[in-house]
Amino acid sequence: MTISRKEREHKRQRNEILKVAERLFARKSFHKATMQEIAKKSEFSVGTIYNFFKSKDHLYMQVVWKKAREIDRKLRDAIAEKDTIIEKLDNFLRAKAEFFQENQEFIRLYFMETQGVTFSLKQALNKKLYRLYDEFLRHFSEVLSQGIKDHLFRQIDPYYLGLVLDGLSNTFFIHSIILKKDIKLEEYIPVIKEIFFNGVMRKK
Amino acid sequence: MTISRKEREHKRQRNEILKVAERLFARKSFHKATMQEIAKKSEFSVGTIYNFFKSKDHLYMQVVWKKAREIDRKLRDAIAEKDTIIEKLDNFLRAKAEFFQENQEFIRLYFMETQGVTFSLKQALNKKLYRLYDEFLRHFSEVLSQGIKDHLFRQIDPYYLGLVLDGLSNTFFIHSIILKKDIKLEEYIPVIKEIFFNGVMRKK
Amino acid sequence: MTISRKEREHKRQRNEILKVAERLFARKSFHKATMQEIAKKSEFSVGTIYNFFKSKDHLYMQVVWKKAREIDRKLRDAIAEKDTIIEKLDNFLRAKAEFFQENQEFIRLYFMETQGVTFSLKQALNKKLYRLYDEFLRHFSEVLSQGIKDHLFRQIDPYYLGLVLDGLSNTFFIHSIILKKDIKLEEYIPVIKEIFFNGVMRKK
Amino acid sequence: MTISRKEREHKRQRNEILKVAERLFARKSFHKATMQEIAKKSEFSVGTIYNFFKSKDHLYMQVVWKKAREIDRKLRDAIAEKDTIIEKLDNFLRAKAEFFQENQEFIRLYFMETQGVTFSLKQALNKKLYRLYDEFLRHFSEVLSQGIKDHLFRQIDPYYLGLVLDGLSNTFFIHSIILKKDIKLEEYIPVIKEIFFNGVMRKK
DNA sequence: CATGAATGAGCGTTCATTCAT
DNA sequence: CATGAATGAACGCTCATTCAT
Repeated sequence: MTISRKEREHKRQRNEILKVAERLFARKSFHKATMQEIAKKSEFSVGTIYNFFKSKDHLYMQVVWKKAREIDRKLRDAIAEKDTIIEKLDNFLRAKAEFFQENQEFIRLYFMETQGVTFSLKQALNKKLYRLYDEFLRHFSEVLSQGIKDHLFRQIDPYYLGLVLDGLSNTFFIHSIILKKDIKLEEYIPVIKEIFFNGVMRKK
Repeated sequence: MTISRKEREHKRQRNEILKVAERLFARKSFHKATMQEIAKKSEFSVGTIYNFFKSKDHLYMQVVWKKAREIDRKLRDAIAEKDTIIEKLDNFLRAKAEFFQENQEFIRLYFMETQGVTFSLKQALNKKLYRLYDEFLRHFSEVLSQGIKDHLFRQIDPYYLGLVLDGLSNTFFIHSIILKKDIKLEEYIPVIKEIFFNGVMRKK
Repeated sequence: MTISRKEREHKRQRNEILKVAERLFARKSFHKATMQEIAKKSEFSVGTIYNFFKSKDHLYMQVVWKKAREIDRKLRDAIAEKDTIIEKLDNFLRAKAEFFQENQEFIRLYFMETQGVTFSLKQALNKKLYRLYDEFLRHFSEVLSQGIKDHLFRQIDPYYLGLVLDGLSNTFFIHSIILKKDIKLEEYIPVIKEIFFNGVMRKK
Repeated sequence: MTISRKEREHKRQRNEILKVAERLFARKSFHKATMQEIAKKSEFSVGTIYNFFKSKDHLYMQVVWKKAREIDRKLRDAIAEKDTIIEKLDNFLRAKAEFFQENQEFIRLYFMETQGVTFSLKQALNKKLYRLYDEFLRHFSEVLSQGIKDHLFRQIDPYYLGLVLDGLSNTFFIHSIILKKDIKLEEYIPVIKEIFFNGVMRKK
């Protein structure tokens, strides 16, 4: 129990550092954020941060990894929460838009500023991230398979279906973020859904 | 004529530097690539590089700007080359796949751990690049408008049609690059087209 | 108390750096003295020096400022120490000669190829230093005013009296330093005093 | 004759470079003025400047040396021009004030900015300059000796008389320049003369 | 364990000087 | 001789990391 309290405290501190680091990386980019500043802003000493994370690169990785698991969790929950395919997809889009909306700074960091982390570490992170993403897509495709079985969707590799819906939504949401506008859910989601479901061809 | 020879030589050298810088930035990231190394690898002195580009940042920007204009040119040409909408879109996808294929290192630099971010959108933080991309999309949407007028496509904002096709193709191509596979044109392009044109819904 | 020890240590180190910097600036000139060399000679790392002084320019300024306050203090004390005007001026000249004697390297740095430039005037480009010098002259002129009130001196702007005595002594002391001779107090001071008090005209 | 024309042309160009260099050194300090800029402003190529002066240090030396000879000439002429001692001294002060007035930028350079020239070169320059100055003082002291012989001045080493008058005038003129005021001849010269001639003591 | 002063490798950049044309 | 592009040594400075306290 004492250990458990210690552990809880340890985790709390670790998260505090990650939170500050995320904000600083996002605002100033990986290279312009210094360990000194992260230390000062998080009210720990540099040495203490090095007890939690063995290098600046590792700290960065953990920031990204934490966010990646967060969105993974959110999207899986969004899908699980609903019963019908259509509702699941709706909820997926809503949850994703919400995450992008709330994490604009991070998204910008993640998509734009990964320059500067040691290459091999980045690859390791990528592999891990890629595996997480791939697993999500596999999970997603199982859900979508059901749509095929139900004769809702046409015979298309369900992995691709997931990739497409994810890619389409990224396209619109990131477009928003770059324009520094709020994500207009009510405008984008119907377009995404319409195109995803019906394509662009005119039905004869 | 003498001036012209000088100018040509100047341009050749500038391109040589850009080529080396692109490779090093892509392989080692912006911050880990040093001016000294770029100088050594391009067989110029540091001072000479500073005669061509006034800072490391400017060199980086020029690397990106050159690539951006290159793909912009390629895609516009691909669209112009053909007569019918369908052929234009086919050609657009082919040209884009080709560019991604030939510039995997460069693409990886920008999309590293990102799935499906529009190439030029990523650059858009830089206004100049964003303008280029936006202009391309506007040009693209004019072409696509024709498809709407011709009753080929349904009534959808043609700017969105462009965004969607661009985003969809990015999704697949980058997915390939991250998997370090060759882009399987014959596999991806039909899927992209099918989904783009017909959506995923089963026709009743 | 602990803080006090820390602070004392801090001050000691700061002074050590200033001492080394002064010597190197004087011997090699500002631009030829490098931070690396100052670091090596003072047995600190470059980084540590930058913890004490935020740039090479600031370090230089502090070197000069320290010396300026030192001579200001010495001269004021020399004046305060004695009671009569004549003794005050005597003591002023003695203290100044002493300072120039002990700081030949430093003085040479500033007066190198200049004859007779008022020490503090030279610094005056820097407003802070000029203010210090001006305040000293004002203080000096108050003392000298007394000599006028006492009918010891003629009616001459006492600020000018101070300027003149300072300038005259600089002229002789720097002349010595440039000749790399010791300042011959016993030879110069009587001349300075005689000329200052009586001028050069023969009394009729 | 052809050689002579060539030589004249050569001298003219050399002076042109010296003029530009003087201005730039004075305005930007020795280290901030670049050979490139001196070349551009003087409308010669860098290479050509190196044909005239073998290094930046040498160019600087020549700038100073030229000015030194100029004031030496002016002061000697000012003294020679008049017949009586008093008029000679008057004229000396007037000429010197004029030179300081017209060369404020240079004076500032010379008295403040000699930091940065290679030490040994500076010493060589100093020796040469010192010799010039010493010779001037010897010449001056011969003139002043006459004043002693004529029972105008008291028995004071005439070399010191020269040193004092020069030092006194420097003190006032440089004080003006640092205050960035015009030299107030009508105010300063009477003070200098009065103090020089009569000292500060009240005659009983 | 926590601290944060100290470290110093390594960066971007400048500019006096050279030398092929 | 004149030119000015090319050179590269050397600088000031930063900041991730270490380690004595």
